[in-house]
Amino acid sequence: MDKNLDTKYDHLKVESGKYDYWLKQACFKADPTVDKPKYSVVIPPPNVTGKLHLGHAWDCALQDIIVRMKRMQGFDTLWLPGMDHAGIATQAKVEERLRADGISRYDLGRKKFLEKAWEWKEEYAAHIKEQWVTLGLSLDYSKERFTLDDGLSRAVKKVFVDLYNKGFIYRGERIINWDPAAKTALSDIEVIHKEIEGAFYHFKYMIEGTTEFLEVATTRPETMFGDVAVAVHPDDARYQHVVGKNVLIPGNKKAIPVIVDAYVDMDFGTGVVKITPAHDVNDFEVGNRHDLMRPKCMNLDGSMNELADQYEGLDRFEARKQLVADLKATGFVVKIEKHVHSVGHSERTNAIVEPYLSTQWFVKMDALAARSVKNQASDHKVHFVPNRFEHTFLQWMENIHDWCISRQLWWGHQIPAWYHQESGEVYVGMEAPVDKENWMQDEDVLDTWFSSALWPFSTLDWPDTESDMFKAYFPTSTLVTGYDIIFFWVSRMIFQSLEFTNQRPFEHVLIHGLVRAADGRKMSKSLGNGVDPMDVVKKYGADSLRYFLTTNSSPGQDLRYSEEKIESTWNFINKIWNASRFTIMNLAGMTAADVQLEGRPFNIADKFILSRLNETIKSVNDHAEKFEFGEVGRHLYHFIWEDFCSWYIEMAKVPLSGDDVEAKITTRMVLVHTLEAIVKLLHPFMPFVTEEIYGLISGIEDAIAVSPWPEERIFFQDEQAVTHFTLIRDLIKAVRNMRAEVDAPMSKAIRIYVDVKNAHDLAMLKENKAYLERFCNPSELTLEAGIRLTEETMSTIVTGATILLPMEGLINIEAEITRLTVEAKKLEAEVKRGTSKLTNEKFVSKAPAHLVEEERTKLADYEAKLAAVNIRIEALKK
RNA sequence: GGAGGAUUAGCUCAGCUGGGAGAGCAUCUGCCUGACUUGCAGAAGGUCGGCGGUUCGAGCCCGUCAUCCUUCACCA
Repeated sequence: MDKNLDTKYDHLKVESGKYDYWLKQACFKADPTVDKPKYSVVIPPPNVTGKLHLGHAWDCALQDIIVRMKRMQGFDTLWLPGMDHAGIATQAKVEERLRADGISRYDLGRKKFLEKAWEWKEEYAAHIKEQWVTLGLSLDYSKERFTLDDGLSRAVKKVFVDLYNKGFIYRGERIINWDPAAKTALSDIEVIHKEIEGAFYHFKYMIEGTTEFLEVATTRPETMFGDVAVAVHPDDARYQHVVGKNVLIPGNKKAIPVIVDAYVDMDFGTGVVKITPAHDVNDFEVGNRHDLMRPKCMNLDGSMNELADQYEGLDRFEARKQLVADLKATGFVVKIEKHVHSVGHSERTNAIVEPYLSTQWFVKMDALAARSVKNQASDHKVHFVPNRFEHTFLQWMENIHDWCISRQLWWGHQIPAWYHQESGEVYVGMEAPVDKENWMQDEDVLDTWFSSALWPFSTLDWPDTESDMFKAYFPTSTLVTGYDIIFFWVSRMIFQSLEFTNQRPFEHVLIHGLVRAADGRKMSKSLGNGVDPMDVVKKYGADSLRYFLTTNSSPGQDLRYSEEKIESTWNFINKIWNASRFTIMNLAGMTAADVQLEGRPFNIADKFILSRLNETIKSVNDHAEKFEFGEVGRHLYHFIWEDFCSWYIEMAKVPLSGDDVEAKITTRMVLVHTLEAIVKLLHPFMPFVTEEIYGLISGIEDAIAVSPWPEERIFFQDEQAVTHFTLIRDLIKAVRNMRAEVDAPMSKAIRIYVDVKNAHDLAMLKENKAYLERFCNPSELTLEAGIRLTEETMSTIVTGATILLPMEGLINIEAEITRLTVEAKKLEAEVKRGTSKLTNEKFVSKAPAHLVEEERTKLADYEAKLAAVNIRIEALKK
């Protein structure tokens, strides 16, 4: 294999072919029967309606990080792929496509239409799978499921039948949210409330047989054709005299009674409310209390029906317009006020939702919700990350309404209920009743979320709880999803799982935010500000995109898309690429498999990088365990760019270009060992480039995707190692700084004297003189104790040493004095701060001892630095 | 009205259980130093939204106010 890397990282080249390689090696295959600890994640099944957006990419990248890490850490890891049939959404798309050919679903009929829908599903599922591949997701395709496949359909039926038999599912006539565009019922959370400027129409409802009237205000005048009463508060003195009389609906002059009900708010509007039980939730309840009729005045498509007389057939909003105009003309309008109120819109079709009386199937929620709430107080609670979303969940569960689950669609799970043609008797069961002739199955399908609520166990062979899959992987370990579907999905999985498996569906649920556009607005089709993840991948690679998505926000917060940050991630990868290039160029054929670090004669840089590597592995593990991937990324970034590239690699050049063969071998080993650990630690974030590099350095055939995770390991005993390295590093930095001040480039050799007070440090420095010579490039380097400051020297103090550079007229004395005076002031402030802290009896007695000690060291250091600066000022003044 | 979040460098954001504020980008000054100019070495830039409190010590904990955002409920 050609081991010379290009000077530049080419993401297109690096990412091509890797995925096939992983599949061929079966890297992502989970095996329920293997004897390893289990880790399982089910993908939130994307809708088969379109392409994945950046939000999906984020969600999936997080999961892939978790799953790849666990896999490397020795777990038998399952990441189960699948998709959601997405009832309304998909049906709407398919209908739209048909409409383009001038066909309606009714032209085709149910069976043909479903064939078209399945065609659509196959087409879009293929798109989505391509995108999964492009993103590098380590999914086990042998376990892939679809919400409408046979197994899941059986699970759905069983859940429906069982809930029905337990009395948790009922059918009834209620006010539901009706979407007149999709012509189906919706659940409460599928309705989006938007503030809209409408009007408050005040009408005269004439008191029958008199010239008096009651003033009744409404925002939906067209519903007056469904009025059955007018209500006032029982204690409202203004209206006692009309209670029991009739008033006339202004639109059709029908007489309806004036009733009393405490629901009416005396202080709102006129204190008189028209009661329209078929078109309003509250009115429905009032109607029940007073045993009123419930006439509907609208058709399913939102047009007016025969009750609306001359307005029949008009759309509800057109009817409203004409009705108001007519009543205005005939003097029945008192006034029309502007009124901002929130109006429900269908999540899918954006049509204004009509509260509408309809017979539907419901899940009775109180007991199921109570169980979920109770479970959160147990040892088997679902751990929300971040924790605050648990409150969101609990609050919703505590205030929940019954869930309307029937939808007047064709694409979905048909409700397993049959009605007897003659008796009207209802049968609910897994199979149709035997004498099929006389029974008709319910035409409706179930809410999509009814099936996705079962996803964590229905995909694992439930109800077969003895299957290997179910036993090995349920409950799942972690679910990753956005906060926008906690109600739709997370909470429903929790209560269904508790009810049907007696277990939580997942131990952790990691909640992330939304991807926003660069300007902070939501990405949306209507704004046209969406970013296609595939475009980003083309330009910067999946690795860059993934790292950006997963390390640039904290849990639960939104993420603003930033091309600059993706670019800087690309630069980071290019940096890693080049560090690898350097390493490989200097290995002389060595691979990670040849490394034997025990007992090697490490130099100070080796000890430094190995110590830092251990620290880095530890913090990566700690933060990853808490799903703090932003922190993981930051630790890795700093370790790689600063510690490894800027310091270790630079210092490694000393032994690599020297004559000591053993030292060279040690450096090569540490280089390749550290690089190997780096690519492993990064692999979950950027699987492609790390696989490429690993292939070049590992010396073994296996993929990095299934290689073991780096371990924390100490190869030497030297507690002073990092301190000593730091001293050398600080000396180098200080020399560079002083050179910068006198405008002396690195190439220009100057004399440097280093005065070290501590004999042990002096010996150490002498031992490592080669580094100082290489990085400081002095014409003369003297390491001694007790060098004198003179007027010709410029000095600085780092902790443990004083550096003197003879300047010989290189500096502007006036400017230098000014600069030093500023520095002296800063140091004085530090000394003052430290002194006051240490003379504070309470600090000394109450603060932890090590902090007090640190404070003392710092103070001594500042005092020494201040003294040196003052000496320099005096010297320069002469 | 309820609940939650945000307010930190010019911009976008980190900051884990309270112990001298960080990154990326942008800006300025130097550099082709033997992997990387998509780079190297530096610099500048912050009353951590305001005011109180707790503490030896507060960006972090408590209270309060302000501004912005999200969400639920109500809206005849």
